[in-house]
Amino acid sequence: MLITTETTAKQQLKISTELIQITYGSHPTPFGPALIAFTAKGLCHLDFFDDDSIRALTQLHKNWPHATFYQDQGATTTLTQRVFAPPSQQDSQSLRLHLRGTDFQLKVWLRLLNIPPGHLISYQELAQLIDQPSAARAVGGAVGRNPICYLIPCHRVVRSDGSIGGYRSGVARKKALLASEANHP
DNA sequence: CTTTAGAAACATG
DNA sequence: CATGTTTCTAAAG
Repeated sequence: MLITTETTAKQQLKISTELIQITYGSHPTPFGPALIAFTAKGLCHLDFFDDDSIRALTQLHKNWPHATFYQDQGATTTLTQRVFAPPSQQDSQSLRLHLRGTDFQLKVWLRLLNIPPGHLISYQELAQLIDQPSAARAVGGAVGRNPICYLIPCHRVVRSDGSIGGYRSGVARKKALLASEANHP
């Protein structure tokens, strides 16, 4: 998986995105409807929603404040199928991701990509993995802003005490995701 | 319009 | 209640 990252740390923030074009669409997935979007450099957004796709779309605009947006259902259909293809026919090798966030967020998200299916980790353990053992809560914040649900497996992060913890688009969906990978790990 | 300071908000422990 | 980071708001340059 090829990953392009972009930091929002400095003033480059605006300059770097003002010419970016984003194509998006919403599609049904095994875990409910999702908004999916990509730039020229790769998949940049994947978010489940229930009823109001507006909220999801608003979030997309927030993450890429100076981009221009085009809705194109046809263009995102294939991408969605690829992402949610059964493990047997995964070609995620060639999948490209385009991530944008603060340095801290990028660290958290990238580390999360290495957590294998079926494996659970606590917010604290994740904090330790990025060498900031006392930043468990900050990690919670970063995980909660994961721009690419499912692919960046934020659903595998749970509380230290064993309880499920939160999920931005519904704890029920978090459980469904975990149950699904418990079946075919 | 841009910068700054401070408070409030968080998918925690 | 402390933690680290981010976002929001208001005020000022």
